[in-house]
Amino acid sequence: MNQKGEVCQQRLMVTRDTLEVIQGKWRVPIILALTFGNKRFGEIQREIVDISPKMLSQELKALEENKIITRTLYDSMPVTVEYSLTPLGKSMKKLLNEILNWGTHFRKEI
Amino acid sequence: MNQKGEVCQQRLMVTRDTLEVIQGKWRVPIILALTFGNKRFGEIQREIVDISPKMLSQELKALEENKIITRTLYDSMPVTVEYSLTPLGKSMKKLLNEILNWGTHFRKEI
DNA sequence: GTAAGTAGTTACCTGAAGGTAACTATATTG
DNA sequence: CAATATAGTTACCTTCAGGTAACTACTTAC
Repeated sequence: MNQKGEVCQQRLMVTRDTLEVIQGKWRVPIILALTFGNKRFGEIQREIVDISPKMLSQELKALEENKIITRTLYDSMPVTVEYSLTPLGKSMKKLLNEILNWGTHFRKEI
Repeated sequence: MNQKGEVCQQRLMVTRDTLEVIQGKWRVPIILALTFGNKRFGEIQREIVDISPKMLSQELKALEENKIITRTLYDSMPVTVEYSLTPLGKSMKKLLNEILNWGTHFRKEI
């Protein structure tokens, strides 16, 4: 395999890394919700109206495992849990902006 | 629902539009392959080594329906088919770059 | 003591995404 | 006339993402 081929394989792997993180119906919406400030479980659920608690819980766990968000438990009464973006999560801002930008452009063209 | 809520719903819809286009295992790789110039069916298949003809055919059709690529048939012997990016497809360049950028960043952090 | 708000979990089900292998059709080459 | 190259198609199968509905556990308010 020539040099160009290797570069292509590199690119394929890197794009797959990104896509694995943002893949699925709910991850980008969740990350987007947290770019406007830390939020509690119920707040996210109210903002993303048609997500079920099961999916929200599941996707929050996945994002936490990927070091995109942090879960903080507050020992208040009743117990509250706050989710926030890590620096890695915040580093997705430009990517999210491009997703929004292109989506807007796409709407206009179609 | 307040103004902020409406803006959020707007954002959700727009991100979904983008994600629907790039969703799946193969679309970004295919688009990426075509950013380096027009290519024939077999050329793409050789570049994206583990894609099957079924998946390539299916995803090319989907991308054509979304006006991201164009299919051109050349009546040479044997018949050849060339795929190329439309202006809309070319407009994804910044988005693709951010996918690559963030993927690279993610690799370093993890 | 029952309703409502906190943050989830569990079991079950369905449809779509993706994989495999074989096949089609046309033309050129040896 | 068999092999190879063009560009796909078809039938079948498996896995998993995502949906639904009900349930848990704790606390406060009425």
